[in-house]
Amino acid sequence: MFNSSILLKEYNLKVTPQRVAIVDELYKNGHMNIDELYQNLLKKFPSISLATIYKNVNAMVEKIFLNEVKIPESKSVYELVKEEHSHLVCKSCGKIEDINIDTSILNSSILSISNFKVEDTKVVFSGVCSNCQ
Amino acid sequence: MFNSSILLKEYNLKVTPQRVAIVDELYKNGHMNIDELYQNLLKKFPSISLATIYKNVNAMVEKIFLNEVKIPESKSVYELVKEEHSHLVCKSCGKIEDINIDTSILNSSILSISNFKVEDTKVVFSGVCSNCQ
DNA sequence: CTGGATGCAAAATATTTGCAGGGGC
DNA sequence: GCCCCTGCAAATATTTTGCATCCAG
Repeated sequence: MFNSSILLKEYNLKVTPQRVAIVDELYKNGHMNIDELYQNLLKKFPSISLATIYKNVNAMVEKIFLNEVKIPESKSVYELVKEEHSHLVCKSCGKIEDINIDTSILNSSILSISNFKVEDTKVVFSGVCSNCQ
Repeated sequence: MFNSSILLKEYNLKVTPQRVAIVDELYKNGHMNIDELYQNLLKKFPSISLATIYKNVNAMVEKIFLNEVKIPESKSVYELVKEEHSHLVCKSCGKIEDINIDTSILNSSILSISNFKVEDTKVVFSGVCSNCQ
């Protein structure tokens, strides 16, 4: 079972209702941008401030507990950190899906060209999802 | 030989000294963010406006003649459009390099999982460049 | 000559910060 | 009770827009 309070504690963040709601929203929706988070939290906390969203999201990103995903031609979205994975972005409906593929096969191609030491690999595929086809 | 005026004409953009300079800077430096472009152009055009940079970069991106590259934990950079390629970002010195690797080998992995139709693939590797190692 | 480009200023957006009060632990 | 968190307001940063003038074609 997913428990956002425990998660927050593990990362040394005080458990507040606003933080729990942020984590729960992200758990439920997978990926959200700042404004989607704000709009959704407004329903539960009519007086929540955008500054609170920013402060918390930034704090969680710093604790490496949220991950920012930069989307081509669109706003960044945030997700809970899980195993490394890639993203599929549908150009038609905008939906973002996670996909687990092995990107390390690319590393050998890099080594054959450059002496660069790869630490992280971010892959975003844009195209058309099955629903929209 | 590289000729920025011809390039601009091909994309139906009037050839102005500011535009030529933007294209020349990007050709020379490979990747630049908005502020680097502005600072460099100020040397040639002390009264150039940031608005001019934005208007032109946006126009060139729309004509698909510049490409915006979103860099993890950093600002977007722009580059002249060339064959599809990936990017290496050095976490130490910040340098960004192009690298030509075949990313289509990933597509078969996607097909085996999802029915998503891939149209574009953006890959950014972060790590340590050979100089910084 | 004409329409689009430039530079400036202002507006619109996006993000961060300071601070007083409130609440988690 | 202490200190961090919240919400508000203000400050900053980023990007866009309107407009008068200028210049490429």
